[in-house]
Amino acid sequence: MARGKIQIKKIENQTNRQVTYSKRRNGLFKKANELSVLCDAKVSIIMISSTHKLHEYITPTTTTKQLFDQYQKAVGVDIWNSHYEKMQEHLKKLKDVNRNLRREIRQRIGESLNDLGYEEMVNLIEDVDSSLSLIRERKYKVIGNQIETSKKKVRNVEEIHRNLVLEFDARQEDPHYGLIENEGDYNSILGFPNRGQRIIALRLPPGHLHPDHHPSLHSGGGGGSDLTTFALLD
Amino acid sequence: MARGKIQIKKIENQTNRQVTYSKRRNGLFKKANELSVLCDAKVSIIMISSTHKLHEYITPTTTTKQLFDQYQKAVGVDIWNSHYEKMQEHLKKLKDVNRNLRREIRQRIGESLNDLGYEEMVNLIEDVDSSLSLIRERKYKVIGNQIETSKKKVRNVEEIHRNLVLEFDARQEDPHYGLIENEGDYNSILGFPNRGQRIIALRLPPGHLHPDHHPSLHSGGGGGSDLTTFALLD
DNA sequence: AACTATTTATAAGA
DNA sequence: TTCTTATAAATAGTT
Repeated sequence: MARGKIQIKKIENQTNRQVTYSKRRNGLFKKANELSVLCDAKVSIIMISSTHKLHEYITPTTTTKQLFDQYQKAVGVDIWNSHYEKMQEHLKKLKDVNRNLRREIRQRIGESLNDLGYEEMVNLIEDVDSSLSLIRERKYKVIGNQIETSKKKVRNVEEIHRNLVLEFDARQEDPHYGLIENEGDYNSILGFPNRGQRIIALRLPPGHLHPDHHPSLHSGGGGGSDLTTFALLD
Repeated sequence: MARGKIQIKKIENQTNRQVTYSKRRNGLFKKANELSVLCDAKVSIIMISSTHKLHEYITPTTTTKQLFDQYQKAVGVDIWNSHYEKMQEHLKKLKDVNRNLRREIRQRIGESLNDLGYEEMVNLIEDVDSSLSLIRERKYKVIGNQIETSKKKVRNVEEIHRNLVLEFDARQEDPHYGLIENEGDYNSILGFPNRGQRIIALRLPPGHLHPDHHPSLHSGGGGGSDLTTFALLD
């Protein structure tokens, strides 16, 4: 365009090409900016040179990302689809699995039985029934464990009680029996660190400590209420 | 740039702006293309006019997507991220739902009961138990329906049988009774189209047609085996 | 959409 | 790279 016309074809001279790239890039960006301002348009230019350098122009009032989002909306999603394909597949699979799980549950809770044949229904009943047995078994095991634990606690408390009675008797015979340094601290004798809670527990009337007694397992209260009765132990 | 210099500021005249946009857009795209060819560069231009029309130029040897991928790599900003984000969120939610569903099923079939408290277990048992009742109820209903259907079929067959007997008796008295054109075609008398299957069914010994008898509903065979016994009816 | 006077861009040289 | 400048190209205003 100056000092002689040129053919529009690749400039073979590397340096020359580089220079022209630089000059024309500036020209292009300038024009783009003018267009932006004059016509109130949004323009994004991205260029990568033959030496793989990247340059971009973007209308000052927007961002490349914004503009590209708009481009995407206008042109359609197909362009990025390849990016999403795997994800979409995964999504679809998950949805399928989900639907099946839901169906299974629905059938197990007695809904959506219409699409079940008689045989399938019989199988489902067998299935749910055996599941119920399993859970019941489990419940009994849990109850058993809780009773076991409670019994242990009771035995422990009884042991403590017995020791205290012995201690008390011994004291009545010899008021100085067993008293080394910590007068009156029965807990230390029993190997327990001294904590108020334990003393209170020891003052419970004997009836509460009977081996056959254990807290109601069916009590609807908050978790662990049966354990607080035996705060003495871990 | 011709017939007078202009200020680079928004053209207020709507028509004028539109015209300038069109002219300069062409100019920009032409320059971009020249740059592409001369310098062996890749160029992408996206523009959105003030009237929200979109135009783009892309170097012929590439695609907008390719160029944007390169841009993304170079700039480090993941333009696609925002698009993935929603999907990923969705995916995560689905996975969560899925996990919960699986857990529910596992508990309902008696697995994974360790993380259930006693109360929860009692509730689960109640739940599964009532579900089981529901399904059983449903089963009985289905059985009832099947019995009902079977009875109807039996009654139908008995009716046919009775008619045949009457027919037979009438024939014995008057060999030409009821015979119009189709000699020996009892089915047509009964209003049935003539199909071999029906005749075979009629030949079953009376015992098989007794009202109290119905096919075993607990037979383990393929579906509908109880129906084939009564192929006579729909 | 065409024209054209004028401005702007830029190729080649420094 | 930047500056210079002759010249090509773009385009504002007009038709």
